[in-house]
Amino acid sequence: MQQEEMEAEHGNKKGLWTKEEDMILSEYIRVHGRGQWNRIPRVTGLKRCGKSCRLRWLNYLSPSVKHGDFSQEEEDLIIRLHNLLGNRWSLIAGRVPGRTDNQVKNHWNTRLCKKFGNKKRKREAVSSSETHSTHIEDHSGRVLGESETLSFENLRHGEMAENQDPGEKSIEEADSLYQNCNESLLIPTDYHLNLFSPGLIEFLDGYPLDDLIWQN
DNA sequence: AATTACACCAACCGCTTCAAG
DNA sequence: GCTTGAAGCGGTTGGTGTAAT
Repeated sequence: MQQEEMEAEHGNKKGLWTKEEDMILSEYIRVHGRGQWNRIPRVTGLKRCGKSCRLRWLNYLSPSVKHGDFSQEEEDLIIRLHNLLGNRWSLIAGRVPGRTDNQVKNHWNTRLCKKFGNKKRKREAVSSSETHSTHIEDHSGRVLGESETLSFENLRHGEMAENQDPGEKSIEEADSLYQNCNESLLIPTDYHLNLFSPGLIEFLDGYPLDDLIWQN
C-alpha cells in the first residue's frame, strides 16, 4: 500500500507500526508515563491518533505484555473463564497474566472457538454487547443454547429477582445452571456465590488467580 | 513457479462509561 | 443536570505468511 493511502483524513497514519514509531512511543511513555494519549501526537510528532498510541502500548509495547504462544494452562484457563463470563475479554484477560484482551480474543476466535466454542463467527454471531449473555455448559459439556443463557447484566447486578423478564430463567433454574459450571470452579467455602450474587464480578476481579483452582 | 485458500494477528472503528468542569 | 474529553471495550477488518493445489 502506498504511503499516501495510509494517511487518513486528519493526517494520521494507519496500518502497522514501524520500529521507529515504537521507539518514539516507548520513549515518550518512559519519560511522561501513561495517560493523556491525545497529547502524544502533538508532543512527539507521531502521525498516529492518541487512541492508536494507547492500543499499541497496551497490546504490544508494554513490558507487562507476554509475547509468544499460549501455554496449555493459559488455554485451559481461557476456556473455563469464557464458559463462565462469555465474551468479556478484558475480564478474562485480567485473569491470564501477561495477556491482553486483544490477544485472548484473537486466540479464542482463531483457535479455541473451533474446538470448544460456538462455531458462529463475525456477522453471524449475536453481538455479546447486545445480550451480555454468559454461556454455560451442562454436565455433558454441551453449551447451553441462546434461550437457555442468562442475562449477564442481571448476573452482575443481582437484579434478576426484581426485574426478571418472563423469558428469563428463574432463580432456581439459574442456581441449578450455576451448580453445573461451579463444579469445575472450586470457590472457597467461605464464599457463598451464585450467578445472581451482587459483586460476583468484583469477587473474580479481586480474587488471587492462584487461589482459583480449576478441576480437570 | 504461480495461484489460491486459509490462518493468524495487529490495528481500526464505533460505541459506552466515567470523571471533570 | 449537561457537556466534553479521555479511556476502555468488543466486534470487525485487512495485511501477511504459509500450506495446498
